[in-house]
Amino acid sequence: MITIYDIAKKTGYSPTTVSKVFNNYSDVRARTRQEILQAAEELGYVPNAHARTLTTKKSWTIGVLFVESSGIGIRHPYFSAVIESFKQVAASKGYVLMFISKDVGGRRSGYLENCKLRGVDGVVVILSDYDDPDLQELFDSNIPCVVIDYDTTQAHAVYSDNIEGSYRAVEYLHSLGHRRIAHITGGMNTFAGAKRETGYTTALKRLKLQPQEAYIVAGAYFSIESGYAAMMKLLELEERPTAVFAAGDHLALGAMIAAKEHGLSLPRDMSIIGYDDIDLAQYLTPALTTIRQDSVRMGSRAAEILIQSIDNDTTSLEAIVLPVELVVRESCIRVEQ
Amino acid sequence: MITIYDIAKKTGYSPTTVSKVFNNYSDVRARTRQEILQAAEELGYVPNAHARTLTTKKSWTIGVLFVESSGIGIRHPYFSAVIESFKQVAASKGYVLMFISKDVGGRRSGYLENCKLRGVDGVVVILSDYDDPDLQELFDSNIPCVVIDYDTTQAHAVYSDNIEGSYRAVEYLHSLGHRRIAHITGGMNTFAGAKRETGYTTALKRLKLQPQEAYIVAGAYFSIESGYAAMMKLLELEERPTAVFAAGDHLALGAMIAAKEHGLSLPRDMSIIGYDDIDLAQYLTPALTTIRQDSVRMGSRAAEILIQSIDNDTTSLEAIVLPVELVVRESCIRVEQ
DNA sequence: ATATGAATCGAAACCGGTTTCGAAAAACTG
DNA sequence: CAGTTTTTCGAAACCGGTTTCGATTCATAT
Repeated sequence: MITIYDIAKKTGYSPTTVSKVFNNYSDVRARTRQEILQAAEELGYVPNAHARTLTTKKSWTIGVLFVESSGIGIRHPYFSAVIESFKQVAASKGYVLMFISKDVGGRRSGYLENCKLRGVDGVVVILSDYDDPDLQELFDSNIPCVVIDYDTTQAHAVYSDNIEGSYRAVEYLHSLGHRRIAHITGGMNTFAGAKRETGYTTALKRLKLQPQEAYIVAGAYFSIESGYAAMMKLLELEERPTAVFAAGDHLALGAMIAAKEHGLSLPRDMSIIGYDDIDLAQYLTPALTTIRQDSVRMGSRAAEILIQSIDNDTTSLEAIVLPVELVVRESCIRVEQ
Repeated sequence: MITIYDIAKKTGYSPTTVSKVFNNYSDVRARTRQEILQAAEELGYVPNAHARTLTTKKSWTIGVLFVESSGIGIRHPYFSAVIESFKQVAASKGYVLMFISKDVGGRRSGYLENCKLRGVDGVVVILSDYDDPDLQELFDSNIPCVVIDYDTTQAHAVYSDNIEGSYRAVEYLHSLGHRRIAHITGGMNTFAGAKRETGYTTALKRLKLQPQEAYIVAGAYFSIESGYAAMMKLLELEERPTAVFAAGDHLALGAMIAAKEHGLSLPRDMSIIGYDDIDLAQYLTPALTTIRQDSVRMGSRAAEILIQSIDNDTTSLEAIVLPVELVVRESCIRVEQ
């Protein structure tokens, strides 16, 4: 491994001066700089990030926290899209992403401990169980955090306008003549799930529809399976809904499968609207009408906020609400009143 | 930040002894160990990975290389599943995953440089452009590498039995009575794409089917769009194939959409078989018959090999071929001869 | 009591950088 | 040309650990 000492030896300058060259200090002569740069080039010098971090206390590393309990992790298409765009702006600003696990090396450790251990400059939290005490511990520390899809006063937050999105979904179904509109939730233990349910109920209120307890059925973790199970329950109802608003595209997909298995023809026999607009939504049969969340924007905004917070060490927490968009495809149709 | 020096001061022992405790040296008395451990606990000591790495030359970090040119990155469902399982065994053995980008901080740098910079202990390469000179440079270095879905003599390799899988797919279609079997490739610049095409042609040969040039149409990057375009070409043929073997589920999906748009009823008018068995395959209409690759196994085996190679510094390169499996669903049906 | 060996501990060097501050050299001033 | 200012450079301390090797202490054997 080539070090600045090797360069110093080769050029005759001191390690100090070599270091200064790479840190753009002004007190080194142009010619000296050239010599050192050239020597570095010839020797194939690559700086040692660990050594640098040791003194500067800055690792140029951002920790990524995925939920681990459900085992979905990076696999959920929506969140992997967010991470991908997060990664791109982080990389452009010189930061690298590192997955932070809870228990590494078989030892029970917790997020904060691992973040401190690896010396990350900041953390992005995605799709997590926000009641997790390990997460609380992290928020209580002074490591800058940004959470995605969650509204908290303990960290920067980037989330889409879940209530508005849900309202749009329900209103759209209403405008198509639907009056018996059910909701498959994402599970109340998730922020987005709770918000979307709130959006659903307020929409019913505003549209003067009578809320029915049986029309709200809980999914879990936005999974296909739970969407399937939820729809099954709805299909057993004597007064079946004519439309279903699912809190996630995967839930909607599960619901569609259940409906088809039950012999329904979609969208004729039931309208279904999702939430997220994952890549596959447009390719389902029928193509899924849904509320689009801008995953790219969400990732990039989150990265920008976090990095800004790291750089400036600002204390004020930001909460960014991203607009959502109704994407009309084929899974919802007008119904006679 | 609490350091071993703080612990040394508090307990009265030297930093050396404190360090020894955490490294399980045998030359420290049980009572001393207890005192130091307790002091560490009380002070909330967390070791500094960077400092440790600086001396030990081991970072407990594994770099992850995704292709960046296509911009798919982590978003491809198959590969994100592989990474997720890779991550889990890596974490269990004490390693952490870090994304390695090519150009970080706007500076053009290359993989090897970034790997050296961050001092990763090993690298896993996924879905990459294997002609990339930057990748070559990495392979030529002495950093342990494992590549996924590629067969090379320059690194450890884990890939599924693409030729056998393709053979099974074609043979299955043949067994259903199909004789005009087309193939949508994954693009010849990918290893899996090339292998599967080879598998297809050898299958034709073995089954004594006449290969037709028009029946092989190139997709690209296993994308839905290119599957769509490829199918469109096939549909224009005067002697239309009765079955299509697509080199990836996304390609198959694109093909299905094209077929439907063209007014075909699936699977009646055309049988389609995919490759990968992504989560969604079973939820498509018709449910996609496909060749399953065991993504979980692939990720975990890759992690095991790589970590073993890091630990033992073995020189012999391993190539692991994982078996594949035909998953029969609804997208292929028997056809009259 | 003395010699011997084992157990326990710490001084010091080192890993590869950064940064402060003072010194020397060069350039400028009158 | 002496005095002053500005450039340019390097010595040394430091970041938080690890590891070697010698010193000290203790127990054991003679």
